[in-house]
Amino acid sequence: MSAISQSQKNQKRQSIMQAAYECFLHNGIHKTSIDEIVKRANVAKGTFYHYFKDKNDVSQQIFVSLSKKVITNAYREVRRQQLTDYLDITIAFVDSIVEFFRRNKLMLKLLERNFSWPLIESRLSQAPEDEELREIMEILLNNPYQPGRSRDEVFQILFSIIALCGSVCYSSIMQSEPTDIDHMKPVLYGMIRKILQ
Amino acid sequence: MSAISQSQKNQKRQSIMQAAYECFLHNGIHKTSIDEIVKRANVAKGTFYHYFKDKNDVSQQIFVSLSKKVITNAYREVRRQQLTDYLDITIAFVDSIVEFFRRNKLMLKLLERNFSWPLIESRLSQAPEDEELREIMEILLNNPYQPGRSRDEVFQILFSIIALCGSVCYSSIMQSEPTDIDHMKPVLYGMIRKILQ
Amino acid sequence: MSAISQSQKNQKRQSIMQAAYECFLHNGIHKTSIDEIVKRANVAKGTFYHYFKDKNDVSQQIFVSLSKKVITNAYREVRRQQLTDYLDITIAFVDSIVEFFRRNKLMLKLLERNFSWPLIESRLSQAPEDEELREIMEILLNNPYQPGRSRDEVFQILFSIIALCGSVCYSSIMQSEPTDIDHMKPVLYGMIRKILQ
Amino acid sequence: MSAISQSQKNQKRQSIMQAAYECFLHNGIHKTSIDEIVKRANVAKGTFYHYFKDKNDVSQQIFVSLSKKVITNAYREVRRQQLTDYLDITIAFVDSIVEFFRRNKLMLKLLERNFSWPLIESRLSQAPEDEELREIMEILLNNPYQPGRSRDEVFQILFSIIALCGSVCYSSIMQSEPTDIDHMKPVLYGMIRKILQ
DNA sequence: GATGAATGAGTCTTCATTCAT
DNA sequence: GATGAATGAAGACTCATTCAT
Repeated sequence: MSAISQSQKNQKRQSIMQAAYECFLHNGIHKTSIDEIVKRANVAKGTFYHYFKDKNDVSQQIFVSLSKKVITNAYREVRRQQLTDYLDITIAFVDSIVEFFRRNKLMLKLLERNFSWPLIESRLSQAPEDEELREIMEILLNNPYQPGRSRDEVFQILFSIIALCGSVCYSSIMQSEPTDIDHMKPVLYGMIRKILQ
Repeated sequence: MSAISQSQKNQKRQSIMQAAYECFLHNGIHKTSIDEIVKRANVAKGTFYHYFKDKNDVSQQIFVSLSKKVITNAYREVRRQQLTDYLDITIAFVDSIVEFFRRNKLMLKLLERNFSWPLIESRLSQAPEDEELREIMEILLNNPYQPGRSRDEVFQILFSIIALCGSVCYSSIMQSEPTDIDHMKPVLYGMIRKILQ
Repeated sequence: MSAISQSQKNQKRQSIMQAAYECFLHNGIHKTSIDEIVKRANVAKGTFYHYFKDKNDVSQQIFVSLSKKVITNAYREVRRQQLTDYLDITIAFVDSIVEFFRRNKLMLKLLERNFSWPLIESRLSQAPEDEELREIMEILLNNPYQPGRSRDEVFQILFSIIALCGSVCYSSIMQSEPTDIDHMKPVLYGMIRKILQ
Repeated sequence: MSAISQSQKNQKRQSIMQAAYECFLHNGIHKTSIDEIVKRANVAKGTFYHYFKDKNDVSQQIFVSLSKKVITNAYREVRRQQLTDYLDITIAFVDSIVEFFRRNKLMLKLLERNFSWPLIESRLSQAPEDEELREIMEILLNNPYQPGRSRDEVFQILFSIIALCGSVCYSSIMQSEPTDIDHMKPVLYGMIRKILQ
């Protein structure tokens, strides 16, 4: 089986995922029917069920795929910047996520406020990107500014920051509440710096 | 304590709201049909449409009713404690919300992470409880620890704290992630104190 | 609520049952779709589900209704004949069933060979016709020709005779196997007389 | 003992039949899909259509194969016992069928009550086992206790007895109605003896 | 106001069958 | 021969909404 036939095999699968992603963005997961997805993907309905159990199955897989993207992307951004200070690294990481959401409003719409750390963690735990994830985790969990804190405590704080970030992104980017993301960024990052110091 | 308290007139209307609330808690808003609601409320289907436009209408009204409760309840708690320090008042306010959610897990399930300030504000703007809300807002927006900040900035921070609170409550109370709410409370309040100082 | 509006209420229900019965006869239960039934009944699909859980539900109700008919009809036939001898009564009872099936080939098609006593018994146990059923049971279970047999034994024999009757009817009426019912009747009744003597 | 014994060639064909048999037993013919069959048989869907026209085709072939087994098995049992009396032979024949069904409840489930003589006869008419069948027919049709009866009449009685046997087996073995097969056997054989004498 | 029978469009899901590889 | 991806018609079931009583 050649690499070409292999990719051809998953062509339909890919087009279904892409179509589903687009439908979800336009109408929300809930208001999207299998019918719309297969019509947009130009495949038969049966083909959908050949590759996915149901609508939830596709959305989960899209979700995993997107989450991987956000985190991996953020990690690479931060590494590229060759920062040395812990606070700078963390802010850069958060900023990378914020910017990703700003550029992918529609993904934010899908995730709503539910972009939290354990989700990502559990989803990615068996993925090959794990190595990259573990690296950034190692860096983020070693806060030299708070040497007395246990690793667990630091994780809980980090978790909360990610949750804060997701929630603020959703409100400010999607609804400009309490103001737009450009004005919220300094406020958010100021809060994070205070928390971590 | 009935989840939805209101005047005694319109008994049918009340029983529909109560039934809807219970159905939403059991199966989620989405998986609840008008049929289930009217059966639980022991009214005819047509009666539902006398009082509400559609399912979304009931859920919105329940939402408003619940949000009012959380905020009003928190306000009264704080006032009862006769605290004087700004940080203590804010923490007490947040704690009151956290405790409310802990006692009303199911309401938290409904709100998910979407318990944010503007939601409450816009919903309550014409309500008679407004007076109480304005009072607590006045107190919370006058942070003596950060005299240089504009009122808008303080509101944005406060907004973020409420969002953080909602998100952490959801994760820790509903999913014990990253740990249970009892362990998260000191972490959360520590973060809030740092942010506000 | 007048008797007329009452009957009007069940008008749709009745037309669905009638349509289902006809469809089942033409194509068999299995090859009949809900769509066909509602089209024949000239009602909306939802109306079907308003009155019945699913296709099986209608078929069960038709079944019960038909079974009641067979038994009640047989009982009345026998009573009308004012017979005195046990064998004559039993044969008359069986003959009434056979004749019913002969006139209602299509019902026989539905029942296939599954026309057995306990089925009828359990189905009718709470019905008002019970009284009639109990009367004929009393007569049939008191076989003066076999005084030594226990009531259980007599019931088992009677049960077997009914089963034999159903199976032979199906073969001879529907498939003329091994010959037609007119030729099978003396053979069948001869066998039954021998069994009971 | 594999339920479907045949030559070793066409291994795929055999594994499909075996898989189909197992699926039919578990879920009934109707609720079994080609998909399930080919998955259990570990062959591709296309392979199924190489060997069989459709699901009905397999089930027919399995049916024939099973029916042959019952009859041939009964014949050999009876011959092995070297009985001389007509009644003993007939009862032994019936008993062999009953015992077969008792050991193969699942086959009984497939046949339901439809185990009657003409079915077997027509199905087997061109089979090589015919010779054995004709032998046993010859014996069973020569009832010395009823010398006056025509051959047709005797066949009709025999046919009825087989039908009675199938029906009673189904009720008592599958549903223990009116009682279990062990208690029904003497009742059944008693009835048969009376019929044939 | 209150009822609940009736509607029928909309959705999910299954499955026998085909066919290019 | 063997494969299994792809098809799409067909069927079951739901449910918001209307309306005559």
